[in-house]
Amino acid sequence: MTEQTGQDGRRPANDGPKAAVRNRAALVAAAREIFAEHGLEAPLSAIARRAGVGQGVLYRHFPDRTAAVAAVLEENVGQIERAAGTAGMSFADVLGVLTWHLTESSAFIGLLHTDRPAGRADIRAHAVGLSGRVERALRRRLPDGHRLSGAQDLTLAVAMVSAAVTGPTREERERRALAAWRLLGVELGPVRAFGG
Amino acid sequence: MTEQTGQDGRRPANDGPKAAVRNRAALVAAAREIFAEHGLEAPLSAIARRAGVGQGVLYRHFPDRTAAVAAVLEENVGQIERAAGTAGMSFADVLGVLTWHLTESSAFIGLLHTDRPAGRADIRAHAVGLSGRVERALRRRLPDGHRLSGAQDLTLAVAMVSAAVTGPTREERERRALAAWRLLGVELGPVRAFGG
Amino acid sequence: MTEQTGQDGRRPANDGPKAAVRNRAALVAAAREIFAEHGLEAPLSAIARRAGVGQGVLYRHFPDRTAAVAAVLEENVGQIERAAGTAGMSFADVLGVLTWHLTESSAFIGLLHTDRPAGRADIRAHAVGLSGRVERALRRRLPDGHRLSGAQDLTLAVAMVSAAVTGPTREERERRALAAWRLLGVELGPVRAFGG
Amino acid sequence: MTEQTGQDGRRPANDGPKAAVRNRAALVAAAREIFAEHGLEAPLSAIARRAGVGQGVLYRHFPDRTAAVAAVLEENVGQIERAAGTAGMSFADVLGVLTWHLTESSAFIGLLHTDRPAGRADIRAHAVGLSGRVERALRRRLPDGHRLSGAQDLTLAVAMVSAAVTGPTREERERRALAAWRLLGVELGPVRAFGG
DNA sequence: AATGAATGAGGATTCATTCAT
DNA sequence: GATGAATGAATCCTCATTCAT
Repeated sequence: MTEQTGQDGRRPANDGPKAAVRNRAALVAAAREIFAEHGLEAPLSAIARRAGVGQGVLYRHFPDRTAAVAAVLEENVGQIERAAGTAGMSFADVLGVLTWHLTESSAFIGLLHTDRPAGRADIRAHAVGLSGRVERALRRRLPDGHRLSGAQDLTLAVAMVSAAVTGPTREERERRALAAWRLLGVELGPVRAFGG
Repeated sequence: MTEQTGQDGRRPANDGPKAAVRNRAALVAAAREIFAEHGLEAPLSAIARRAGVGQGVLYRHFPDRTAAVAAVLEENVGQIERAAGTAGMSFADVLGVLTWHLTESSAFIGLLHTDRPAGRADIRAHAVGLSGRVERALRRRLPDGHRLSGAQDLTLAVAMVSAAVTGPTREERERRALAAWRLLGVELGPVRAFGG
Repeated sequence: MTEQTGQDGRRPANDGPKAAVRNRAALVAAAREIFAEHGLEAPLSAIARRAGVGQGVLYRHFPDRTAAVAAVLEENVGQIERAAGTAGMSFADVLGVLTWHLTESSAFIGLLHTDRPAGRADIRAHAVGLSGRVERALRRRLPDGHRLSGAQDLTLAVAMVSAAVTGPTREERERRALAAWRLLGVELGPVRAFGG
Repeated sequence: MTEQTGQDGRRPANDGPKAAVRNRAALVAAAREIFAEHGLEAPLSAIARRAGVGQGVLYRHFPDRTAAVAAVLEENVGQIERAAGTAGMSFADVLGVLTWHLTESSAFIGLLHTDRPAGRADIRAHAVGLSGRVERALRRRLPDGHRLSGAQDLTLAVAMVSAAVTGPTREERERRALAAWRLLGVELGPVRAFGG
């Protein structure tokens, strides 16, 4: 049992419940950065530190690593789904949004590397679900008879491109992503984020 | 896997240099299995245990994780180079050897995922070199004017296929590899190991 | 992954395998003391510290708390069993040995408080087994027709006495143990340890 | 358990002092359950949660763990005292009330295990006082010349019985309590709660 | 007077690496 | 040359306690 007390009685400001929303946002942003920089196995404490909060806050918002990863990916997948649901978006445009996320976050890339033997089963399970959502979003805009129309081809293609998206800078990663889609015979729309 | 642990309490005979060779082979084999099963971040102690040797032996042969990883990958790359150097091997045949390694070992897959932000810098550096050797081996057999003739296209294609090679069983992984090459417009030779 | 290195390169003496036996003994002794002083929920790190070894050594010898507790209790129960198996020991004598352990170690007292709602299930399971061994050892020397002959009476009586054995000093605890046995109508032999 | 959590998002009405009384009762009831289920070391947050109040309320009413424990035990001891003070109650009847509490709450059992080396000193101190009150209540009804008339015998006997009261169900615990009193040569009155 | 978020120390556990034998 | 025990830093996670709202 712990029974600790601050050694000097002083304690950082407690901004009350208002801070909860701010903290959650800070944690997701920090998680995105940390996962991008150090991979999905990065110490969770690093996320709390970067977000400027205590360890406990991290655990309050995300009971385990999976939850933190899920929160980050949820945002990405949500954007793609919204893009696919927006009038006037072509297949190429949606791919552009997807590609933007690929180039922006290695955590998102990891998502497509599902059922790799190593890795946490719970994260993989989550990823399978997200991967399915991405696939369905893309298929909504896929022209009939496209060369990626086959049952698994769409998911496969995304996974393949994701592997191509490496490199130290965003620019390099985007360049490779374009090259990869080209090898698959796909012409991309503008590579950009979508919505908030 | 060797059986040199004393079957009674006595410490195993010190077989001298002979044992060293045997141990190294056992360690590489064990490392290949462990890395394949649990990823490149698996505990090194697991490798020593599976090889049936003490921890110290592991460190004698491989001063750090990078060295162990390198030893495993060296064998894979070596096979591909030998295949490419063998008379009568077509581009498709060499790709078949490469693909065999992709489907057999997730560690080898990791090799192609170089310069990902996350991951150990030393391993990545090594991997870049190996990746280059794979690229050169393939290019020796690449027909002029092939659609993958572009400067980076070959390496890119291999990386892309590697991402497709997931799945719980060898069969599933091979199936996906074939599908991935097909999406790239490449017809494969037989998928098989080459030499010893 | 850890990758730590001593910050000054210096590292305490490594006495080699010889130390393993010594360390295990030190750990069991330390565990006995710590458990006696602070209860079965005491920090395991305290045990390692008192034994003068690193945390890792503790975990090498005892993979979890249960194992550490079991090692301590095993010694106590073993002594009682040996006493019961020794020619010339009366029931009262064996009870004397049992009582010695009760007065010596509150951890041993805890053993008899099995299936309390709170508490670790694994420790309780172990304790049930040990409790049975104590019961069988006592019964070997129990005269026919003794007032504790009933099926559960022996175990019950031991548990009851164990609860009486409280107090800040050994002397006080022994005094109460004697009083408790007297309330149960049992006359004790000498209270003493038995063997090593 | 109370239901004062707002059923919509709004914060619960501030009922003023009225709520304070209700909350205190809910907290004591929750504490009794939690302590019974998970022992005296259970997380305090579990008590607040079960009571349906915030953590802060818990600390307003009980500044520390000891206070919460004390509040629970106070009720138990109070009942026994009231039973002992009620006309027409025999010694056996009072023992029946005591035994009811023993079988109902492992926290109450802990009370009798005073001055065990382990455990929080402050809780033990409190328990000593409560234990004395139980002893005095019993002694009021103790017939002259009873076999438990000795100075410490009464307290000792209660402690001894408390240790016997284990088992997964109330029925089992009551069965063992009866057996324990029988070993002490005491015939019990009805086992039941007394008053509110 | 209540809520419940935040802090942060403490305890459990895992491994990379060293080194006496 | 091999063994395998020991070290100890790092990470995960839990809770007691405070306090803005």
